[in-house]
Amino acid sequence: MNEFTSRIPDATVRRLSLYLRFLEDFGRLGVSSVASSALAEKGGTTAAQVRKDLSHLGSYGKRGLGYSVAELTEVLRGVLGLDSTWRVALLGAGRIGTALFEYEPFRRRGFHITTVIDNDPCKVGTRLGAIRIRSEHQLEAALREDRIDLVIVAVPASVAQGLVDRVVAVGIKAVLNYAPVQLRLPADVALRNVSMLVELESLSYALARRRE
Amino acid sequence: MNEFTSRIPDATVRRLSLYLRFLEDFGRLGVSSVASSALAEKGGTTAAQVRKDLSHLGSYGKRGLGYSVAELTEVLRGVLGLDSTWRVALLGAGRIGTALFEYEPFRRRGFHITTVIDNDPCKVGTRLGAIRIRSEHQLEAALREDRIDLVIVAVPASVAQGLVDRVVAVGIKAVLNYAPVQLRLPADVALRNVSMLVELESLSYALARRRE
DNA sequence: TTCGGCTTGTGAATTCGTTCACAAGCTGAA
DNA sequence: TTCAGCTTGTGAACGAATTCACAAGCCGAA
Repeated sequence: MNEFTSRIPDATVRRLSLYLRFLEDFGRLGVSSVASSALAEKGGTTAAQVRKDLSHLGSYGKRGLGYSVAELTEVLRGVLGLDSTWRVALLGAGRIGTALFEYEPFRRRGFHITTVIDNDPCKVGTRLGAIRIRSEHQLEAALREDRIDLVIVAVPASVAQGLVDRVVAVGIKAVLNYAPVQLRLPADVALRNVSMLVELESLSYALARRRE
Repeated sequence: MNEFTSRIPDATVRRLSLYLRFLEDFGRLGVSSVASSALAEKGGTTAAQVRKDLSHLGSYGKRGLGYSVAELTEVLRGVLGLDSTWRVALLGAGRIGTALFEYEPFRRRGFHITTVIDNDPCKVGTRLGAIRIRSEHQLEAALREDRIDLVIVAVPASVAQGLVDRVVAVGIKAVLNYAPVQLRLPADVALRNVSMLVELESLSYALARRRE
């Protein structure tokens, strides 16, 4: 099993992302090797799950010892594509867009927001950090000039699909959507939705069930 | 099958939340009945999936016709616990906290943020909208006085666990976590994590795979 | 009333993900 | 070197979620 022949299931990829965070914590603490059980404990899962997940990457553990923190950190970075930087465009400089823009961990992980688009004429031309906000009309030009890899959508639901269609037409292959709308796009474009409402409502369901 | 005897799988609950949004859209458009295939099309899933999901609620469809938009909207609201309001406390009035506070759809769905806590002395006492920001020291008192049902965590990872322990001790049973840390809490407390990093990194994985 | 065209609800089949359980292998001590 | 104590990697068993496929049922037209 290795990263070239098999695709890793989505649920596993998400956990790998967590394991990487834990490994970095361990690294900072000076720990040089961890057992699957230690990662499981941090992640709220089981040791077997951790080992199965890691087995998708190849065989990096040492029996009797565990995994080298430094080595596994490197491997995970590589597999997750975090060994280079990604150029990111932010669509929408409202409340959520701005909060995302200033979220430090993105940059630390190699996601560089180099482009910000907003259709509010009052905002166009002003700066967000060091980035000049550009108009929606310049979308295609901006994406090409800045060689964008990935787009974050943080605009109102009503305009999201229209913008994304244009983004896809330019050849972007990854979209992170914060708009509360189900985007429709070609199968070869990777899409993740972050929906605050869905999460809250599933909590609401849990609370409502308790009352019965 | 009904909502009293069987618990609905988590994946289904999340989709129900989407269906509800679609139904509200249809309602606004004046549509009075929808087929499972219409909901599937909007949600990017299959008609069979929609019917299976809805079958958890009981039998509200009419063969040959579909589902009554008004009726199903009401049923979904009830099942998801959106027929009453929930009292929500926001921990952390930083960038993300503020953006969440001002996110209109929350209020529209019956989630009322009545309490805001921050440990920055400069912020305590100032207002966010109509809410006075209270100090971390008042956490327990505030949660009780305001009869909070649900807590949103939007504080730095380093302090999140400590705060949540106190929240749980007061008897809160639902937590929505935006801090990039895996919270540990009793099994009877419902927890949802929203991690921007996990989502971005899974997109990064998708992009990295394309390059091979 | 009868028929044709749709659409639901749901067992059965399938696919996908998790957990189990254990042989294989590393390390350090004696 | 041998042995005891851990821990990995992975088939096999299990369980959960999705998809298939079709009988049952509703509606409107003739």
